[in-house]
Amino acid sequence: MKLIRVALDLPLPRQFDYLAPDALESDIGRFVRVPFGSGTKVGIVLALLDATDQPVEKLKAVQAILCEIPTLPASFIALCEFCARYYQAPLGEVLAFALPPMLRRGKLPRMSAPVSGDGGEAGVSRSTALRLRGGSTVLSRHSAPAPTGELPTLLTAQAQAVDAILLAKNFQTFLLHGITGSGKTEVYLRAIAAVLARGGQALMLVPEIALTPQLQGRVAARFPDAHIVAAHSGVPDAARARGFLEALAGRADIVLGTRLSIFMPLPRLQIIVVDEEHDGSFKQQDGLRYSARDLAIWRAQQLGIPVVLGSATPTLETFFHAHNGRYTLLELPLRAVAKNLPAVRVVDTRREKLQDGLSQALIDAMSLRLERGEQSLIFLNRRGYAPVLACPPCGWISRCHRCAANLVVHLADRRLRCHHCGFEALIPRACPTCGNVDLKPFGRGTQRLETILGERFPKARILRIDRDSASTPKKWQALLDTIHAGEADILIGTQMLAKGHDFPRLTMVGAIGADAALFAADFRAPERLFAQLMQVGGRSGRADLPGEVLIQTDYPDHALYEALVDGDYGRFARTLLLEREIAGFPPYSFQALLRAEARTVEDSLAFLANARRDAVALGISGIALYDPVPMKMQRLMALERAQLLVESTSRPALQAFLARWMEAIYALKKTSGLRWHLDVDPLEI
DNA sequence: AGCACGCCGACT
DNA sequence: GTCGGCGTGCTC
Repeated sequence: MKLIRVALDLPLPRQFDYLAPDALESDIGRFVRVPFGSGTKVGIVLALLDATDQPVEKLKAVQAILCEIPTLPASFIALCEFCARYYQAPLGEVLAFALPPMLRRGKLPRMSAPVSGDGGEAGVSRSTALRLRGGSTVLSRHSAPAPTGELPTLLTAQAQAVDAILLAKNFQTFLLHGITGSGKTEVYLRAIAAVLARGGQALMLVPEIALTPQLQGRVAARFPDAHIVAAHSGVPDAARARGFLEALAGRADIVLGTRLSIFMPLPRLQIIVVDEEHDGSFKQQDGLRYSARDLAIWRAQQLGIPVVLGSATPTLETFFHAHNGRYTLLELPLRAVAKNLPAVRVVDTRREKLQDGLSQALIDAMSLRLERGEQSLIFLNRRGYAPVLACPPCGWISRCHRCAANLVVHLADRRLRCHHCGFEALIPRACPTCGNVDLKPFGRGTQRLETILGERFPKARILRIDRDSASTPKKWQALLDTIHAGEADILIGTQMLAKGHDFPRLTMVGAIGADAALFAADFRAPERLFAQLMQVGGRSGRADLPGEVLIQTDYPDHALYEALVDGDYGRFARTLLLEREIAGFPPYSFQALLRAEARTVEDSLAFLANARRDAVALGISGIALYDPVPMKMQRLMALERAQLLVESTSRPALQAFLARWMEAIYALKKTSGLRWHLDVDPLEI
């Protein structure tokens, strides 16, 4: 009896076996169409078997092996298997996620040229009865694309970094630590150039879709003869499938993309770059909760190739390994760019009566830029007019009825909005509780700041950049054009503005409302705040125009601000590491979160309590199990959420425990409407 | 996740 | 008398 084991896109932690009388060893990695339930599904062949634990009469026969679609290489399946195992996700789901949607459905895009890597006969499906098989096609290697034109001269530290990366003869993880403008990208490009010259392929991961086009332009300009494939969720279906097949066939030289692209099959991959490795977007926050950065390191290890993590403010996990010798630290020192570094100052807001939330120092700094015809940027990470509308006499406040959140006042379109679920309502004329007509917006968001600054600087051209004003790529581009044309004097922006944009005439960045993140319950909040302030501060000042950063705070002596003023992330990171060590937090421990949501918080907590009981029954030596607790944001979209934290100082111990625990959790009875998921290495707890 | 089968309310 | 609500249960 000849059987194949097939991975199907189902939320079930198991595979399905089918009769396949003429299946061959070489069919492993092929797409198959199989009968499933009352319908049919496309899956991936994982193995050939001659026995199964299923009753034989339950087995159905494979409908067709889809030979027109290239076979997935073992390394691709191995990466998905690791991802499934590590994140406790069903393998079929991981495979489906890693594949472009078109291929997932068993369809090929129209190609400009044949891409088959190994023997598929284009356009021909083989039924299990009818066998058609093409011969092996040897791909012609691309000649190395040579960079053209003048290359920028490398600084010593850059040259040393490039040399170190290129000397790596095996798996090695590098942390390229350097601030904005220290030349990290040039180091990546040199390393990639060398890899291409050797006939290798390069994979470069970047955080955001918004950043990809401009970086893509720079990469394309540097490697005019290279075939560069972009891979992110914004790429249309067919193009995504084509990019995947080109990468798989070895015809792509460089893949540049977001976290998704870590799954791209690259037969001659010789280097992986993870730019801005600290960025939270490398960890998917829903569905398959994987970390592309961590998978990049695993993949590099499997292939025995270097992986370069770049950041000005690396995660504490990365910082830790870079200082304990596990990773190789490559520093791009400050002095290389010191003449352009903005001067960072904190403004003590405790001893001053603020004027609409603004200190005199900040107002003066803006006035000075206006006089000089330079730009200012006020960073306020809170969109809308005011975070809440309240009725002072009776105590009513605008709350979302689906979420544990306040409705934000958006005065521009006279609406209240929930920033969590999207609920909208017109601003009430009178208090819904007591009828009072004098409702007051409390606090300040970007819209209100825009009004305030408009009154204070009536001649200034003020531009607000947040998700509301830059809601479409077109509007976003129009705003950027206005800024670059020098047609704005004061910019007001949320974190949208912090990343990757150079504004030539911007010489002052003011940050207000930053303290909120200082004492957030999440232990990673300070490291994120530092990264954000460093990034937004880096927008100010160019070679010829010195920049200044002013941070308003009630805690001017906080270690975070002191380190920021000194531009010394390392010192701050060491302080945080010490705190983490004492608290037993990552990187000194490994965590997983079991989360549940249901119509009532009791249902969620009860499910977690049952899961906890089963965990205890399994034996939990070396594992710390916390109590189920409601989440900080307890209600979201009318669902009541709770979570249970699991921790261990040993990653293998945690992994082994999770694998056994998941079986018990799948077997648990769930009350109606209950949904759950496990988040391994959660970013927010 | 789908998609079945399975027992209780308002309609041609 | 049926159409249909979505509550469990299975899918090789």
